[in-house]
Amino acid sequence: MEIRLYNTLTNQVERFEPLTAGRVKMYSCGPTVYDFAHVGNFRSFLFADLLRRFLEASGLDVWHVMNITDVGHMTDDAVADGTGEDKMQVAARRLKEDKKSGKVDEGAVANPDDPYEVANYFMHAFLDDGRKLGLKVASEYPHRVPKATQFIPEMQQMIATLIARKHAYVGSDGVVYFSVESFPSYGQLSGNTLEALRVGAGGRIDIDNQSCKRHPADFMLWKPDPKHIMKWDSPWGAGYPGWHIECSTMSMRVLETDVLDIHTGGEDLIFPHHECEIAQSCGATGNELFSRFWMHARFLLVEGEKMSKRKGNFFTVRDILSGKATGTPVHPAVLRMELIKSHYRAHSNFTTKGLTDSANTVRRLTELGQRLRDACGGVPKKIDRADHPVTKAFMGALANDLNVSEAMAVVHAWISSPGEDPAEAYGVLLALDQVLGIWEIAANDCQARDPEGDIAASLCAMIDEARRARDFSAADAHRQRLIQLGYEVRSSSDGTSAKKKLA
RNA sequence: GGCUCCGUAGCCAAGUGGCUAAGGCAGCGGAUUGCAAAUCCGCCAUGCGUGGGUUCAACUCCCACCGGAGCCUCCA
Repeated sequence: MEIRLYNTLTNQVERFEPLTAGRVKMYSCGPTVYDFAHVGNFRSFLFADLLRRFLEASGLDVWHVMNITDVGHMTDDAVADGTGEDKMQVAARRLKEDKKSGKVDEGAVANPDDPYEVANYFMHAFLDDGRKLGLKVASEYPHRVPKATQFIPEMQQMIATLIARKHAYVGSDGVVYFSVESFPSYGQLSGNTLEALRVGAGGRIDIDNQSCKRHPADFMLWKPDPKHIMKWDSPWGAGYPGWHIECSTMSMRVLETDVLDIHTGGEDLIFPHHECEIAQSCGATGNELFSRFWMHARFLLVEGEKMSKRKGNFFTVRDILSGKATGTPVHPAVLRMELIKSHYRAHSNFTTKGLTDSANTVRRLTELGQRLRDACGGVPKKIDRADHPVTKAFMGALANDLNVSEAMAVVHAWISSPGEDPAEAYGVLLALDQVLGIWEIAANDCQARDPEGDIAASLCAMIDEARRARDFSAADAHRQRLIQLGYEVRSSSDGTSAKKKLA
């Protein structure tokens, strides 16, 4: 099966073949751990996860690495080269507030002024969220989830190489800068030219900050700053690394290669972050390419509006799952479904309506799964993905630049008529779910997580009793009560059962 | 100002230079049910932002316009 993926580098869909046959080396820009991850973050992370799972289902051995940015970068790092406020200090302040308001447990971070503790706290929060949502790489911490603070010497080594190769210089302010003019193809990824970058930006470049640099687009590799909250010794003075260098360093180290197959991230990272990564990496290795494919997920909108930290209209994963955002607790499988079900290169609009739609799909899929599993005694038939008509159509759709809509159309059709043989159908479900990751996280805990299960069970018994006595108004009243409690109620010849709604 | 992208039924959302424009949700009709829910069957865009153009043929290509979004600035 030919896999075709859109490559930001060339602006077109291209045939994908890994550099080494059978093995894919893939790097995804991960979170900066100074706050809880929000649904927009996870749209991008789960896009990478879907891609990874699809490649695995295609028979490839995928090395998927996602970094944790735990260096205390500055809030204005990218444009102004290290002005603004330290992100870890911002986090510390917020943590203290959150502790007071009870949003964060009192004992969670003993000392909010210790940036390592803060980063560690939010990193584990991220990994927890990730595991709940079926983000496979989150279960591969630490070997596939490197932390920037653990690669400082390697970053310094790369900076020294860049200086030696004349790609970097120490500015008059003592800061080590990458010289974009030393790298003629700077701008290729984002469609920029050096001239446009110099002239453009609508006069938004801060003049004061530019005098020490050779070109306005030159970016920081190392900033000496003895007052910085997280700092390390270096040949250029005690300070901290630039924002971009960690990804160049860690991707090559952890993936054990200097040419990656795929590099993913959110669309906002195309410029400057990924542009800078390419320049640094190729500058240091001398290679033409840093990553062969660059893939970017478009932003998630919330009820039609862009979410941003500035606007404050963003929801963390925790807000959604706990029901704080929508008023109803949301099962992680539902949130996963909602975040993966639309094409990664289109804006996805996160809405409560979408969430209930997704809940429907998850319910149908898991109920079918439970039925099939019971019917075949939990022993699936082995399915040849390339051969079985359902999985073949599903994989074929995804092979076309991850056409998830078409793939889901296959899934919906199959749910309605899964075939005669439950063992085969269960095999199909497991094969599909290797990519979807829904059954995997919803199969067993839909009931277990219900704290009011006892009340629901007794109300169900009361309904059955009333129905037997043909007291239908009493039965209806009990049913209404269950619905108000957030249950879906069903009566059949086997009696009445109630399930907590998934969203 | 520069650079991208999008506009398909009430909503979400695929798709193709030419058979009857996927799928989901909602809605409607039916089976089922005490009534529901769930399930199953059936129906649901003569049209794909607007106006031109290319073509035997366009929703699909080109141009213009209108509307929307993103990046260039913390951000996935």
